[in-house]
Amino acid sequence: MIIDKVNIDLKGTLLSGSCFRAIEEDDGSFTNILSDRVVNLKQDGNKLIIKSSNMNNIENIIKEYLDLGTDYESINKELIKMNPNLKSMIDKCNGYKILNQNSFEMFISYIISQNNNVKRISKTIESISYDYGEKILFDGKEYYLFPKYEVLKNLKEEDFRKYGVGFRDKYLVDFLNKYKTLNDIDKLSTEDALKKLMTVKGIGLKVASCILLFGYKRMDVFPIDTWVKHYISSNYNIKNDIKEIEKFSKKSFGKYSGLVIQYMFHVERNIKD
DNA sequence: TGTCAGGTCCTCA
DNA sequence: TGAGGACCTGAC
Repeated sequence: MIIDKVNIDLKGTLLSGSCFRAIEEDDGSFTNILSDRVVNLKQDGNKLIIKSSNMNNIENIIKEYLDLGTDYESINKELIKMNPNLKSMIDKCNGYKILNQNSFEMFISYIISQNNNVKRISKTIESISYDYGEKILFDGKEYYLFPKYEVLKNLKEEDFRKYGVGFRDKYLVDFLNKYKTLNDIDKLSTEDALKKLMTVKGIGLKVASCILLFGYKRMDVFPIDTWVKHYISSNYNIKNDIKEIEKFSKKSFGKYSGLVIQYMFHVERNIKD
């Protein structure tokens, strides 16, 4: 299956750090585990070559996952018009997309992410999926889907500890206890959604913003982490203070702040000058 | 062997 | 109300 005429930086997008389960293969393709299937994506110029354990409705699923329906070129133009000094950074992010990922998986992944490193986050998610997720055979190998809420809801703190989540064990249990009360997040304003998410123990502003950006397609959030803090404080004349940086990005980048911040993260972490 | 990691919570002025 | 320390654990 091929999707044609696509402007995407597949590698940059999948290895951007928002997706903890993409595997880079020797042939340059990427194998990734979505909520109900395993996919292998290969970029050849402006073509995407797709293989999957389940080809049913695959074109729509990949277009949604890679956010191919959003007109990033227009958004980028608008951003540059508002902030001409963003041009050189945005030019470095041509084809970079915000992935639309499973929201339940984003909750668990980003709760685990606090004060943690990407390697260990990925390892923990893989181990939990191995024990509680559905096994999928694809291309002669075994993969494990991210477990469903109905399976994880019965786990206790000590169960999570086995996977090296450390002090985050109680946060995961608190989230699972409250998950059903969070089913209206989609309908709330971004501000109210953030407030509601932060009623869960272990979810602060950064984690809540990531969940909304990657799990609920909200671009008007401020997932400011150490990388972005570093980028903004070294490229702009802004105090290295989370409140100051949030005020600045809200004023400068408006409804696309989440996207700009991801661009900054991408440039700061993955593209060294 | 020690430090640090894509934060958050809690305590104490 | 805000500053600063504590927190699991494994990769480097």
